[in-house]
Amino acid sequence: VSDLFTIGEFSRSTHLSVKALRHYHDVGLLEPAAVDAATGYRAYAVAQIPAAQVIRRLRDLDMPLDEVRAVLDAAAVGDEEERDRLVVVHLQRMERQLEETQSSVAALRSLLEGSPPDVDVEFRVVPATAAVAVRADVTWDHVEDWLGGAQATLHAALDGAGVAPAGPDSALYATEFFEAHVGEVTAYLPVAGAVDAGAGTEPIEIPAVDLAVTVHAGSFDDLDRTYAALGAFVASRAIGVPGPVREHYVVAEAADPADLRTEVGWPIAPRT
Amino acid sequence: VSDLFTIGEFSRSTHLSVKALRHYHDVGLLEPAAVDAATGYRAYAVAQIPAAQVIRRLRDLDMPLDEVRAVLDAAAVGDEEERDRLVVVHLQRMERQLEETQSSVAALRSLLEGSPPDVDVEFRVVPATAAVAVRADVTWDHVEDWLGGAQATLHAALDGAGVAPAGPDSALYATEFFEAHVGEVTAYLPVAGAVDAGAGTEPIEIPAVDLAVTVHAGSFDDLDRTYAALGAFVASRAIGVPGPVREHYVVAEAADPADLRTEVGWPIAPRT
DNA sequence: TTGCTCCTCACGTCACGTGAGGTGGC
DNA sequence: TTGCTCCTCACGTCACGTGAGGTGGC
Repeated sequence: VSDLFTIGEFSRSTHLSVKALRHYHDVGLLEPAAVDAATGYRAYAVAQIPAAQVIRRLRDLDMPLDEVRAVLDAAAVGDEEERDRLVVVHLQRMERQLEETQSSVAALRSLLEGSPPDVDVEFRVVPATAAVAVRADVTWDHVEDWLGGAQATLHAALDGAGVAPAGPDSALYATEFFEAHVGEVTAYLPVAGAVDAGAGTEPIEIPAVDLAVTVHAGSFDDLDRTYAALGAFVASRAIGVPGPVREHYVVAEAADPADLRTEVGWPIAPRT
Repeated sequence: VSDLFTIGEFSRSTHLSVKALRHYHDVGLLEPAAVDAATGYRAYAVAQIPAAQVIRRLRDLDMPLDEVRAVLDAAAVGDEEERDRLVVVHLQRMERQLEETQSSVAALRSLLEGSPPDVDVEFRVVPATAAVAVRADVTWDHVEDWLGGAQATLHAALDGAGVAPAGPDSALYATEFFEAHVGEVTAYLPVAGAVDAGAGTEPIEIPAVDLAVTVHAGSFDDLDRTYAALGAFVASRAIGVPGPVREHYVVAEAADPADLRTEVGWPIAPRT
């Protein structure tokens, strides 16, 4: 009466494929209880079944192997709190993905059904502005989170300095951010004069530019349609110049998302 | 006034990365309107924006590029019905994945919280049985669908032949099915004598075996726990023999999934 | 002795991302 | 002339799956 399985028996017992088991061995996620030195045959123990089952369920939930390893490690040292925390964090991530999926479905539907919105484009000559800013290299998938945090930081810093913002929440997006889906983003709040608010912020001057500006009405989910219209406008007139795109979050909170207003400003050559 | 974009402008206008646009060119999903013969520079047209937006949304929904291509092709020839059908099929697939995710979460929870169920294992000497069967090489992800169809086929065929089944819906799963996640599955219904029911079915004899049998109570979602217990039982006694695992769907429909009963039979050596 | 199970490479998959190294246009 | 944008390889990523070719155990 031994408690060892061949890899095939262990596969049938855990519903993990043999190839997957060998892979988990290779990467050190689930090491067989014994490996025959002569033949290389793997032997698994009954005691390894729970770990295998957890791995299978977490992989069903698309948790990366590195995180699965962290979960097993926490469980192995009896740290149930950490184990549960890691699982919950992953489930929350899935929850958010589900929300994004739902807004993608809605956006797809309006793409397939509706006609493109026509947009009014305004030319605007923008002077240099003093501002307090937070900036970082940000990836596409993390902008929303990052921007929320940066805006909170900016407001808290200005509050602390006793200064009122001289304009709406705004941000600059380097072209690289759109083209490589990772690049510099600058969240800023305009201020009346030079202010050093400290606390992770920096005083900067937002340079003067000429912009083609459109107001996007509604949720950020279909901001892409406004970008498309604005980009087409600029490209067709061949007036684009290098430089970051600006967004001004003119109406950033509303009970009905349809009431949100975002100005998108695309840098263009000065009109002569 | 041209309507052409550089790849960078098109990227900013559509929110597709430059790398992704080049990839879509390589695989023929979205060919630039023009490519400069001398420099290789790609030029995109305003008219390509809608296609790019659809691609982006479908990719957000994890639709494979081949299917995205099919959607665009249908749209290009004005076949809105086919286009919508492809989209709907994909959304239904996502819906099902969501359901599976939810049952994985539930299964994970009970894994992490509960103690493993202890199971009663029964030794059973099973004589050879006549049956009508449907069999095929089936992949792991498609078993449930396949089995449902096969069972419907079998019942319809027996009905047509005016024969009553002599036992519950059952199936044989080749070891390969578990170990490689693709392999032969045989759905069958026992019958009293040799019956040729035709209609895609075949008369077969299910061979005699000795089995270790456990009754799984509840949904199929955590059938893996019963497999684990049974596999451990067989492995610890070293009585396993090669051969397919059997499942008998004793109670296959119930208002409350907790009332479902599935026998799992694992081939073992005859007891002497 | 014959299959069956197991083994180790080596390479493929999918949809891009990551550099490296180099050229054209304003 | 200087950067900036664009180009093409070639390789990496992630979690395995797909063979090929070969060996051990009953």
